[in-house]
Amino acid sequence: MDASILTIQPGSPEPIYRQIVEQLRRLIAGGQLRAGELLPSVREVAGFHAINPMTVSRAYGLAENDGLLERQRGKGMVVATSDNASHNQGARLRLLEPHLQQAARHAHELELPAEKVLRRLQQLLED
Amino acid sequence: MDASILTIQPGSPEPIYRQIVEQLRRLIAGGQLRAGELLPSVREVAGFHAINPMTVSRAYGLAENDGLLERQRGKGMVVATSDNASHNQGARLRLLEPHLQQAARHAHELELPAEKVLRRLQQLLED
Amino acid sequence: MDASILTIQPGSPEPIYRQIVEQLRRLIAGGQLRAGELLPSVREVAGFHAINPMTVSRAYGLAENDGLLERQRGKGMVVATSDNASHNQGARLRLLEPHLQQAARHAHELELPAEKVLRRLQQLLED
Amino acid sequence: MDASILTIQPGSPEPIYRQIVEQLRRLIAGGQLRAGELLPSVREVAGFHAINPMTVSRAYGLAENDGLLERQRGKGMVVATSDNASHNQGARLRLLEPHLQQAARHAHELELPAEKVLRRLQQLLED
DNA sequence: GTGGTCTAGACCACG
DNA sequence: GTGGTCTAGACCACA
Repeated sequence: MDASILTIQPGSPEPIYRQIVEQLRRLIAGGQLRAGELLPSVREVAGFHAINPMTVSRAYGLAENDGLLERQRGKGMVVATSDNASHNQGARLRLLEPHLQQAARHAHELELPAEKVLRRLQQLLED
Repeated sequence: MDASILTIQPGSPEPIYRQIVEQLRRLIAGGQLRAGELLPSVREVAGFHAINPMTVSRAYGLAENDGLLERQRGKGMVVATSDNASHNQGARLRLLEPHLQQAARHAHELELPAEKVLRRLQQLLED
Repeated sequence: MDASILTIQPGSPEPIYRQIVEQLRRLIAGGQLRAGELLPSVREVAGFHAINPMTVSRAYGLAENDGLLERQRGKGMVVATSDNASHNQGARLRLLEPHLQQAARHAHELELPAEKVLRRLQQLLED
Repeated sequence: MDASILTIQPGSPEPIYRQIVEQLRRLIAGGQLRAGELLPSVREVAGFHAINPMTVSRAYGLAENDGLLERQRGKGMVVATSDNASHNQGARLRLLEPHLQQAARHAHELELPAEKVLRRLQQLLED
């Protein structure tokens, strides 16, 4: 597994370690990372994205705490065998829900017509 | 103007002062707060939402720095006379853009079909 | 609240940050730390026990993740309002269970008579 | 001697090699493994418990260093001829002491009555 | 090789 | 004042 599966935005207000955890959560739920799959090592990720290994290590540790990853001693971290429940579309949509709610609230405050907002999101989704 | 125009989410990772500033920016751009309109006092807002007055004061100060509000001696803060440019639909859509981009990226990581995402956002926008 | 509520054993194989988390869990379950109580600050604990502030911070963060503590912005960490379920004697005994099981297994491997083991534990409990 | 004398808990925070060494120490002190007795081979233990042979080998090496085992060329590892001192009850109780102390400390933090703790340990010892 | 822990110290965010 | 994040680097534990 390549360190390039992860995307890091260094300038974001969201801390790097949490970007990693949440991204892993989504990639696993979405099936792009499958149970048992070996993740890139802490050092690989840190080197590839030019961040501190401890930051990656912290993310991996939290993801393990959350049941997303499992430590395989001497080998590295692998994707945990998750309950199938977290893979169905409803569960995945629920992970997106807060963002959609926020977008809707903001659109309302901006008095933007629903049609415009939806069209723009559609464009972005088509990439 | 009533302190209830503002919605505060105390548990959010987004700091309270920024919730206020960004919400003011959107309400002004969207026309729900008009130039010259008097804002609720720091004490009113703080009391109503049970938050620290200093937090509200800081938000108002930053909003003033951003040219969103103006201090009127003896009266309080009023909505500044803004250039018309910030009211047009393109500008307003641009304020929403980052959230839409983030939602699109997450939807992609979750392997969610565009159609489902758009339908859910449409529901939320219809409230 | 004094930094002396926490006991740290620097030489233990159990990492310091986990010693803190688990100790907090027990002190809260046992009622020695009550809901809403303010914990000693990261810097206080670190200074008192001569350990690195980040180690304490890490423990506090994990305890927050576990729902043991809550961050009160600008004030510090307070004991979370826990469900009463975790305070009853059964739940508390369950937190001790793994240690008792391990002790029993070891006593068995050592072929020690139950009576001797129980008498020694009784002595230790009477302190 | 069968590989089933050893109990391994792969998920435990205690490293596997140390589980083995300490368990050997107790089984020998308790007399369940007697001087001269042949231990199961590294391969047998590793195969039976599905762990890495190197881990078993390391454990055997450390146990040899500690004077618990002796390497007999062409045969394998046998239980060393130990001084009688390590077999007396006081010495065996001393091996259990740290666990009992820890249990007592935790019980105290949990504000559990001594009587309940002792009764539970008694139950577990009766297995 | 893998991840884990801890330190020392800088800097930021928040109230 | 509070906690949070990140870095740089040392050292350990494990397979």
